[in-house]
Amino acid sequence: MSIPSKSQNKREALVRATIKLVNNNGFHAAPMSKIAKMAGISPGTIYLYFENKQNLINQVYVEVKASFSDFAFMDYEEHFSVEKGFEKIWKNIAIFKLKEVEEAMFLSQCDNTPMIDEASRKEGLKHLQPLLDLWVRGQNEGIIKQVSPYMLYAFSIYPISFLMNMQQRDLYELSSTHVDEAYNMAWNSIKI
Amino acid sequence: MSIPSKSQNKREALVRATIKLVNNNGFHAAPMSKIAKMAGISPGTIYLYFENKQNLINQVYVEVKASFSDFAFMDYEEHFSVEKGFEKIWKNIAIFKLKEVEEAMFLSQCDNTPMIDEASRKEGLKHLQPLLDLWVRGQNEGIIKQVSPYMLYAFSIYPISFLMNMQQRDLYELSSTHVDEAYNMAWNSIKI
DNA sequence: TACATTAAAATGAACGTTCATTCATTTTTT
DNA sequence: AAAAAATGAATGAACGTTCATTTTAATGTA
Repeated sequence: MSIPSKSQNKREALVRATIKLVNNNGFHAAPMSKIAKMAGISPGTIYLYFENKQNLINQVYVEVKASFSDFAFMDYEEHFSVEKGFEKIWKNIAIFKLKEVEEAMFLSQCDNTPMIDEASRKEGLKHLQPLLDLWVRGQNEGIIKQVSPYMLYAFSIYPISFLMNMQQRDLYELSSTHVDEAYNMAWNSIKI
Repeated sequence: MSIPSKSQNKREALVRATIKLVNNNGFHAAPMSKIAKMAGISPGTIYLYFENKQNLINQVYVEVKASFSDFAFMDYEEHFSVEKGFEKIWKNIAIFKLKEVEEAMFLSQCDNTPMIDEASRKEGLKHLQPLLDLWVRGQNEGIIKQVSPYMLYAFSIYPISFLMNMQQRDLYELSSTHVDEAYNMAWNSIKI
């Protein structure tokens, strides 16, 4: 187990502060001075770790997306059956979106805003490949509908984001029963 | 047919300019001066129509949401069967999101950002009532799954937003065949 | 060990710019 | 000639970013 360097701590504090401030106030109301204050460092220090504000946001986006993907494929193995594999990934994503609310909300905001470079977006998308592979396998086995992966994603994964948003606005309470309900709807919408 | 007053024209021009600029650059890069220039009026004039920037954004949001809802229920009548009624509403929404891209993108950005007041959000949600009523009717008739309307929305309507986003980023081309495919998946996910 | 020297990291006041908003004045409409 | 609508330069606050200076860590010396 390695002791993180002070620099790592500062960078991490910056990333956390950025996520929190952008979540609460939006990009336009997350000034560098506030980010620095929340991270417990001086404004000037930000520029030792990031080129500028745009670069800070992009990097935070890519890192959060990576941590999301890591979570999504936790305990998933490619030799799983298509159905079991999908269930594992889907539920991982659901847990992430409902438990790691800060990170998930940040992603949802970034994914719907022009504030992220197209390059960083592409970068963030790469890690989802295993899910696409699983779907192709399912299609070859005649288990998964013969439609574009965008369609499969739209109807099975993307809905989780909506439920998270509603839960976050206290409009809807997602019990574990509801999560199972939602999983069944997701699987039902992509299986043949 | 009434001739719109000049004031109406100016207000409309402001609304259009706000939508376009927020879409292209995000809220943080849509300064009042640019909005005014794009609308062809002077910066000071904005304040004859809107209290301040926050108020401008909120009002534009509520108006676009209203225009979205009007579109959604176009040619829909409450005496339709549940299935026909849902198809009409769903396809209206799909047409809106794929054709009125500017407005749809603006909504998608607003719905995922803290830049909109909770009050304006509530206001914007009100107009969707007929769809909720239709779902309740469908549930009473044993046609629609006995789950929360949030769940039904998440799995049948919300996916359209994702497809619009992908289409907008030139990652996915939604032909009319794909729209029918998507409709079938939507109906399939909420029907019993 | 204790001190000296150098290098690296961090600071925060200062800078130039941009922004939302105002209001004395001008233009347009009644 | 009065009222209403529109203007746009001016204002002050806030922002992102810089850099001369200070603080902290690392290395060398005896």
